[in-house]
Amino acid sequence: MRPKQQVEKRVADFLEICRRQGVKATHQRTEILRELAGSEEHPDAETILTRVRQRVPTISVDTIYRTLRLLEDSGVIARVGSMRDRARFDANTDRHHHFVCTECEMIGDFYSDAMDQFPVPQEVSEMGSVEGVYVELRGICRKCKQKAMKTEGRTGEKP
Amino acid sequence: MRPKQQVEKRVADFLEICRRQGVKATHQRTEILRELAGSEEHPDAETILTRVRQRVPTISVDTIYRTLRLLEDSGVIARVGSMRDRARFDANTDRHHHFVCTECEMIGDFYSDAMDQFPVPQEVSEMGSVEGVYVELRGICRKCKQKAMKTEGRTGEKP
DNA sequence: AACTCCAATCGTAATAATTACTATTTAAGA
DNA sequence: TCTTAAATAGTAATTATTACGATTGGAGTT
Repeated sequence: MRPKQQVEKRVADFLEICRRQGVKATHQRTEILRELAGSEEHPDAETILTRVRQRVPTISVDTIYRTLRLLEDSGVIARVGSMRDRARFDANTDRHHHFVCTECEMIGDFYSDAMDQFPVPQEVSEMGSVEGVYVELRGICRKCKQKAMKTEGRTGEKP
Repeated sequence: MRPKQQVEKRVADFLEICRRQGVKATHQRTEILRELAGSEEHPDAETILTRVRQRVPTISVDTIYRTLRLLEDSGVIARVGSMRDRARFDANTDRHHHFVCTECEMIGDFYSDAMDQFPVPQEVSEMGSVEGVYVELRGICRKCKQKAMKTEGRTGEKP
């Protein structure tokens, strides 16, 4: 859970963007962003739906997906966790990267100036202009590693 | 198109892996890999299906997807192009990274020792053990940039 | 070469995430 | 308060991917 103050700051920023862009600042949109901004676990659309429903019981699937696209297009949230069957979302707008556990799909944020300021190879400049970098470190998280060890220890165990 | 020699080398490597792993080296598998290894454009499953069908007309959707998973699990190919509606594949096994055009979805390979040898931040070591790095530079490719300029030039053009 | 066996394939059906549609509701400006 | 176009709810449609059951064929053996 992120600090409430930070969450509300992000919600307020979004309301400002709505005004500027001439889109409506609805209850649903606000609650979806509030939910996402308060979470550190990069939830998927279904998870967000379930949680927001506790506060806005009639909210629909369509609204969730439409809003997530809107927020993404406005640069308020980002899509993370590549190559999976479902999209995961992130309301952390500070420049950062991700660690992804290939076992349990846990996603963690981390910061690295070195990765941010990476010089673009000439090879790439010739392909086009670079506007963003997406870095994902993949591996096994601590929890899964521990679980794996326990399971190994049980080899040959009695039934 | 990649050089034929290189393609056949990769196919031969795969046949060797099949023997070692005790899986059958079928005509379908060979042709799917041959198609992918010969391409530089990181095709999706449907594109591969269409192309392989010209040589193996009865090949099924199931076989395409099953084989792509098999090849991926064997480390012969990789899944690239994150956050899209469909998976894209790459038979280039040399260590490399990707440039992705957010406009037309073109994907290009590039090489960078610096990115390969990137030091893992301590923050991440505490989350788990890193086994791989996925880097994607995102931007607009030359072709799309030119197209955008032309379109801009037409502003106010007569009907 | 013929035989055998089980993995692999084909054709199609099922699944699951995401997007689209339409009647109804609501934010926000007059 | 009144008005209006944008947004929502509920549901249907779409699309990529996976699963299933009957049939085929790779590869080892005789």
